[in-house]
Amino acid sequence: MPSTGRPAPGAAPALSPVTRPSTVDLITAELRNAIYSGALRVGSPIREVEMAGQLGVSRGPFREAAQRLVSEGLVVATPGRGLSVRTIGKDRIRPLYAARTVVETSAARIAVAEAGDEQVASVRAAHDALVRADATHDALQVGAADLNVHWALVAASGNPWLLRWMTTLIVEVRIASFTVSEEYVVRKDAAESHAPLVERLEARDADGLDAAIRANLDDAVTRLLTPEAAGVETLEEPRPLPAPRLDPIDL
Amino acid sequence: MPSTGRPAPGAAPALSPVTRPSTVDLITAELRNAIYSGALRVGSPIREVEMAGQLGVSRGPFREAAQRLVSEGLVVATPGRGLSVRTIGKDRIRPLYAARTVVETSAARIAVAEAGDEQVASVRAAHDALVRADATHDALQVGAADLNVHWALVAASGNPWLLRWMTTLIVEVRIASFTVSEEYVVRKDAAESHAPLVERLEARDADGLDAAIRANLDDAVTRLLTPEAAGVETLEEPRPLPAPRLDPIDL
DNA sequence: CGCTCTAAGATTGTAGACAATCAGACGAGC
DNA sequence: GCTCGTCTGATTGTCTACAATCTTAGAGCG
Repeated sequence: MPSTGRPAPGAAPALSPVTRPSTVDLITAELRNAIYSGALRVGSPIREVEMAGQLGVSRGPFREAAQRLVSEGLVVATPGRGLSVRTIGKDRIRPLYAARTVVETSAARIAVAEAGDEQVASVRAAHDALVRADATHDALQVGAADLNVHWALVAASGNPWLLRWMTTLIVEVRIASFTVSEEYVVRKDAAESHAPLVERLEARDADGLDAAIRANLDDAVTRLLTPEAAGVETLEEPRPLPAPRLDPIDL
Repeated sequence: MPSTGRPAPGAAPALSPVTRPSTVDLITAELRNAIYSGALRVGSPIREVEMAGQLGVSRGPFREAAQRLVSEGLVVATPGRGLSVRTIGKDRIRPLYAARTVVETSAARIAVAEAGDEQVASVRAAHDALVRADATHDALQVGAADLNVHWALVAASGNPWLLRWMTTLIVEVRIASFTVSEEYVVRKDAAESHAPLVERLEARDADGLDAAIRANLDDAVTRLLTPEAAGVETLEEPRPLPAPRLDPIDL
């Protein structure tokens, strides 16, 4: 996963205004990561008194951060009953992946047409990381590196809107997999099955890349909806245990 | 514009949980509408003490609502300096419309394949409203009805993600037009130029609809970036004056 | 006149308090 | 044994106060 604190690429030639992240920024990132990693369980209530205490912040900025995630669709706010981590059940998998396919294939076409060598190289680097993660046989690490390849591909489009949507989609995909299964499942041959994505980008083959992305995402849908029919070897791991507590934020 | 309080379509056959909108929901909608309508000027600071007072709410929920809009990209939060309405300058028009094209053309293809008669009829109804708005020769009304046709088309896809993105994109498109121009400009023949969208949806002509959307959005980009080269008759209106104050929310 | 510094007022960010609401447990009645 | 009502504790939602920071205006100096 692109860490949520990913720095802006490149160094500005001139001095830039210094903006340090606000407390709300930090809490938002912490909560988003906790949801992504499974430390905050899908569907679980977010007890703001307890959790703000754990993070070492007061309830005000905690609530503000939570509202950001409500807008992102990662957290659900029910008046009078508080906050909970969203769930994305089986009935929403196809629309989720349809939307994801829209973003990724469109970004890929833009990237093929417009991405510079540096951006293409960052997709290759993300795939190299996936190769290394494959060697660990750790499903969560593989899954994260896998998603990072997809993210880097969308980032290579240079379109801020597509990248913003993809950043949220990646967490939503995690939420979906944690919702529909007690196990976290990835392909055993993740690096190999993702190689066409990088190769076709490098070859500037838009149609080939489009088809490779669709095949990859169709396969993911099948694995999520009908695991027994997926027909590939997989790595499985029990869904991560929720963290007993979140750590205080270093303000 | 689809009003921000648009009810969920259809009636659930079973009893649904009753959820009344929270204060934060209401403030969010109010601010979003104020930005959309120009009552809150692009780039202007959002003075939370003053504005919460105007809306008749306290600063806490006001700040929470603002954070939702920060996540939507409509409001910018700068630590220590507070909130401001976003601007989208000329350099962002092409990426914005590229993203909008992605959403609309993809949603259109899904709608052609999957939309029921009722959804297609709602796009026709939105176009009928555009015909009526055309007769007013009021640029803002025409523009709103125009955007509503596009929104209805994406809604016809039935994909919640695409619709969520489109709902924000519509406000962002407004922000962009208010940023780059002192005037609000729409085509004089808006209804006529949008007719192909409805007709091709009704005819289930995916390629034709895709091409019509692209032509329509390309034209909008040209009108935004190089108004003198647009080559069509337009309606212009001075950008709406910011409202001196927002009205209290009826809680 | 222009620039710098300081002070005052405005605003933001957060903490804590209080009222309203929700959830769960227990007891009474059928 | 089951259902309903009541009570208590937990939690949410909002408000207010205070500290920190920012902005602006005015005064002084070169």
